[in-house]
Amino acid sequence: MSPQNPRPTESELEILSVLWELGPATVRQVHTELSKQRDVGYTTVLKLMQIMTDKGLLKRDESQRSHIYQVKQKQTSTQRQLVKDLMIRAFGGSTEKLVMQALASKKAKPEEIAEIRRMLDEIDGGKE
Amino acid sequence: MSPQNPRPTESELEILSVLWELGPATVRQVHTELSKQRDVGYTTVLKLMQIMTDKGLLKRDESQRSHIYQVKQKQTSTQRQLVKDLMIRAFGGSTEKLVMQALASKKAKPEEIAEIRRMLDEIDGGKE
DNA sequence: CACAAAGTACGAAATTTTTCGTTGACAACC
DNA sequence: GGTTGTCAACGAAAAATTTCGTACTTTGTG
Repeated sequence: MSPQNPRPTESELEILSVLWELGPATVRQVHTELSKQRDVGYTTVLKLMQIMTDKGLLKRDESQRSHIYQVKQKQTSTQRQLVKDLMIRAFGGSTEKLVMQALASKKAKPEEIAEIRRMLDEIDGGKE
Repeated sequence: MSPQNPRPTESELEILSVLWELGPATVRQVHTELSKQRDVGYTTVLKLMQIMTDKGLLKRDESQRSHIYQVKQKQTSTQRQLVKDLMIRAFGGSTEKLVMQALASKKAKPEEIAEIRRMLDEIDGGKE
């Protein structure tokens, strides 16, 4: 019921990721998926998802016996918030510096690079 | 004494940021700087910096009465690690998606955009 | 030599986050 | 209708992180 969009914790983000991948899902499904990545108990996931619902990160459809959960915020909105946050906390708010390190930290594929160029063009009209 | 480069916690990153700004500094200096941002006790900062030293995030020169602390890893290396981490945890490892949201979350200045273009050229030789 | 000022060390409380055991409800199956 | 399986709820333990009080040391000053 919280009105804010609090930054998800580490574990919460893990669950958000799974839900981004699966779409609306039951605790069972999320647990199954998460179990592929690491050892975690079913009730642990359940509890987390309940907490996230209280915090307003997820919403829950209780009409079925097994409740269906889905993320409340748009994926991009959460991602944007996280990036912005890191930008401020670790890069003094500089977009450039963050992008530089992003590009340096993992080789991007040519298509990705092209796509990024396209986006830059969109931002400043590609004019020099 | 840990050989790894563990991801800094929230508070630790706060202190790293200050040290990146100040360069090698005493606890007093860091505390003074941090106090401008939020309310925090002197011994809290001291303890944190001691812990960070144990973890290998900082190194300490004890030759003076007030010890001088400095970051042990290069700033860019830590930043790169943090970005990579976020990329994996929130963007499924996609550089492109992360960069997209970075660019979308804060308007970059034209010079910055130009600089990013330059970096892209460097990566793929600018050829298409 | 007191005494005050400024520092470090360190234990432990407080807080936040993560984990899971247990209980009770409901359903499916024989 | 008893037994078994699945689920939500919930409290509380466990772990990780943050905070700070207190004690002790060193340094400077009268």
